Amino acid sequence: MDDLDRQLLGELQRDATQSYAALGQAVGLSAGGAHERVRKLRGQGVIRRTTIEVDPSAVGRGVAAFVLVEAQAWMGAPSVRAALEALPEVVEAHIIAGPATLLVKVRTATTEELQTALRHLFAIEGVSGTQTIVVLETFFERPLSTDVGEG
Amino acid sequence: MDDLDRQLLGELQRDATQSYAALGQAVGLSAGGAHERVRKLRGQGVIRRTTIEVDPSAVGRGVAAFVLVEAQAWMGAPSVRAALEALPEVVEAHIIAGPATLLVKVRTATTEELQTALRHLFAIEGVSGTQTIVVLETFFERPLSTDVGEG
DNA sequence: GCTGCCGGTCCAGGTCATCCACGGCCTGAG
DNA sequence: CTCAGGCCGTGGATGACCTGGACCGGCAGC
Repeated sequence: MDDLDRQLLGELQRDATQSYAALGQAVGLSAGGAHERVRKLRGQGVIRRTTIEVDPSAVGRGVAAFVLVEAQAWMGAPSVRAALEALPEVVEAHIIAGPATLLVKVRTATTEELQTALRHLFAIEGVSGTQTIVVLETFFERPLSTDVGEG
Repeated sequence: MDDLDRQLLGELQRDATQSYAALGQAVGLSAGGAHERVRKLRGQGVIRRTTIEVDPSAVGRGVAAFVLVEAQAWMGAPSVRAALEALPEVVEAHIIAGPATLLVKVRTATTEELQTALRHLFAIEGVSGTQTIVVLETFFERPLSTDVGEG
């Protein structure tokens, strides 16, 4: 995991369709060398998968909201996780420290569907309340920078 | 944008490296037909780009947090957006309705760096306070479901 | 029923991924 | 210093794949 690998990750995040020849040229490597490094990054699990970014509004997911879920029970159980995964509107779920125990990101077509999603969240065992933060405008959602931080 | 398109989107989200032959077989189409539909979806902007998912901890971004930013000024200005984009730790930024005006998602290597990121957020014009929600465990972060909602 | 059009299938040419052998560089031991 | 060993990148060969075009069937409008 050196600087060349990070450059490769950045290039692939930007455009994963480019050829290994172009990829190698971008970082100063032959096509074969670039291919070998990318293969290893996949093997190590650094690259989890190759995927596409879809326009949310084009597939009926134009409304976004973050929901803070308050609970009277421990929410780290696998059953809770499974219940959240079963809801297609839920795109992220995190156990958090702070005013609530669970934070989920929800995407729906309309605010009416958002309400339906909230009802489904309430139906999960132990949930005692929710606080919903509706997104008015998304500035950006981007892949993580592969630059080194301070260390 | 019919059901076949949605199936193609789902397949590509799952694995964008598969051949058009495999893609066509998955949805009951020839390779050429699948290619033509995917080409159109790209042209329409439904498919924004092809990218890779990177393991956050492998690139020094193992710590995640959501920050509610309180402000005394209007935060929708392009200058605010630019200031947020300039911070590599900020992976998402949204204008929200609710207890604050801005919600940003931050990823850093350590909690010390998280503190640095908060200092940078405070440096943005008009910011009067922050409330940080630290992620203890991420259940999942997944692509949006391409199933049709209610409508 | 005829005609034009949209979409799918099939095919061909050129590009690209993928594997392998060769060679240079760094490292550690004698 | 010298030499052996391993790691990594390079270059070439081959086979698969992308990609565009020609052909064909179904559907709508006249």
